[in-house]
Amino acid sequence: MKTFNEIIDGERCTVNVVENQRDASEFMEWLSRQSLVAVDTETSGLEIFSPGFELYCVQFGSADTAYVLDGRNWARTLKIALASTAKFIMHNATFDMLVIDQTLGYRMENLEGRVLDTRILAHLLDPRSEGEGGAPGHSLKRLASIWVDSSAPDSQQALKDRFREMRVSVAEGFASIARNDDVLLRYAGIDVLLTIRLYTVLAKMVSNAGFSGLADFEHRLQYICALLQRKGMKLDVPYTEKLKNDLAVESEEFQAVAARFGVTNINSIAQVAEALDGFGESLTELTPSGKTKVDRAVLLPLADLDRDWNRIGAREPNLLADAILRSKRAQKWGEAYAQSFLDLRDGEDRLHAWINSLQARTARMSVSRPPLQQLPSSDWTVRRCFIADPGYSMFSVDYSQIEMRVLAGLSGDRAMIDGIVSGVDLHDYTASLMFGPDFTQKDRKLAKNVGFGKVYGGGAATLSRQSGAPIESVKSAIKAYNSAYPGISRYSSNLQVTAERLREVTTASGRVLPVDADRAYASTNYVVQSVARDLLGQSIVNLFDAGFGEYMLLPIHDEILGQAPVGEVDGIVRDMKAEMERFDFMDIPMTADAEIIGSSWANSYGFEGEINNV
DNA sequence: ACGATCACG
DNA sequence: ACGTACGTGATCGTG
Repeated sequence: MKTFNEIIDGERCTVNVVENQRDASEFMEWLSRQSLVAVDTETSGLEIFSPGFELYCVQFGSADTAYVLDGRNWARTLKIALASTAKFIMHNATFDMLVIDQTLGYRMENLEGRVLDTRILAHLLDPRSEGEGGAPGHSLKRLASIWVDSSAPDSQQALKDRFREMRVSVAEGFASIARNDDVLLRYAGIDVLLTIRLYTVLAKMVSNAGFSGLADFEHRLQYICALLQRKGMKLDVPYTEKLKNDLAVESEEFQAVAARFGVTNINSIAQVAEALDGFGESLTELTPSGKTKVDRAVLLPLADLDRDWNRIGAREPNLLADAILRSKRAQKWGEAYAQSFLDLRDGEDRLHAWINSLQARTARMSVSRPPLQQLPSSDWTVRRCFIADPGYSMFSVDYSQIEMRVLAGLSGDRAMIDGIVSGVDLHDYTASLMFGPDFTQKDRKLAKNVGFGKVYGGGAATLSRQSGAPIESVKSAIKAYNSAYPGISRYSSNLQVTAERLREVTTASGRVLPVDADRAYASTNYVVQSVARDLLGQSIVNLFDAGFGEYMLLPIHDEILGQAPVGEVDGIVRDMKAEMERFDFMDIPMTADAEIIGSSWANSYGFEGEINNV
């Protein structure tokens, strides 16, 4: 046995590296005496599903002893070890569960309900990301330095230092480091020692704070999202290749136009601002750091385009502004979407986007690599890259106006509740309360925008700027809104007062969300967004328990995207919708809209064709 | 590393 | 009385 001696929090610890059968027997004997162990993996990178991905080692640890086993030499032992232990502590369990599933062949289904994640516990205790209001964030290193040992060895930094010596990037370093490298093995062991010690501290705090129920819920949700990540979504590769090429051509064409006006780099805001100034355009808006602002909102009016890129007819379009807008959009769509889809696909042309089930301050989920929650919705061309499996149809079920319903339930505003329960269009209803029965479509739009303003905590000026409505009409609309829904105004201001006093708000789900001192106005948004997230999260768990797990593909804030066999999709979607509508929120019915999409995601964004992907 | 920009709910 | 839009992820330029 190779061993490393460590001091953690003043205590002597040992990292053992299993080298032969005798070591392995000793490890199994040690393991049989543990009721709870931390588990971690070291790998060649983050692309679990790409062909070259390799498992280097798997580590098990108690508070004072770690065992490191090579993932290739001891695969059989590792599978037995995983099967013979009741509960595991992991940090960021999604990654390790998927690694174990994909490389060791120990299926994730066998880990269900047996994993405790220190990242989840840390997020419940403080959901802010690193640096937000001085928060520690959720990385093992930072958490361990606070709760375990302020001088705890930093394994990631040690490896990064080593990679720098080797003169390779971090990614190249992980991909090329020898699997028996002492730095890798030693720090692999230290990570599990830190993880289990961190768990001991956080578990007690979570229990004392009354978050145990939330913790159970988050672990279930994490497991289900990991299953969705493992399944992934099918990419239409020929289409995506062509889209990438077409967008590159489009971007270059408009870049050439911009170059004729003297802008050689469309991404350089300094160049763009200078050139537009030379045209006599007066650019008055500034960024927070004081630079001239030349974002889309500034450029669209110069190009005589409205927010939907339609000609306004108010002026002669500035052709440079127009070229920059079009070139940037084509570049963004081509690189951040089409190209990244191609780069991230696995050997079977599937994408396994990261579903970060517990992410934002509000606990909202995020999806990354690639960012599937942020694909263009104004146009179907990017979503067309994603197709259902052969014989399947995609579908979506989304909660209608979930944030407004949450706000109505939380505030108990009688008028809004009556409007929602009556089933009429809520924005029509709001407009009629604000402007009378003869309201115009313009009034309706304003009513809708003021409602969003309430949820986001915005004022009249911002609302006017965002919606394009004149400031005076926005001001009077806000007044009318407050008269129409007095309960909402009262709820918002009470919440804000509480937030200013406590620097935090507690949601209906029992989550405690920190509120920055100078941003108490955001409290309503935090609570509404967070409760809406928990309602969709609860639905995902309910759907999974009701047997619909295999049909789900992706959560998108208020929506679940899925696929089902063409012959069964109608019934499955009907039943899933019913399951999502099965519970109320504070006596407000939760209604969902279902859509059978077809063979490509594009079909719900205006694409009419069918894809033959059998 | 950070700011600006742009994509979504 | 007034005013504060909320939350993400990816990429590029800049220093």
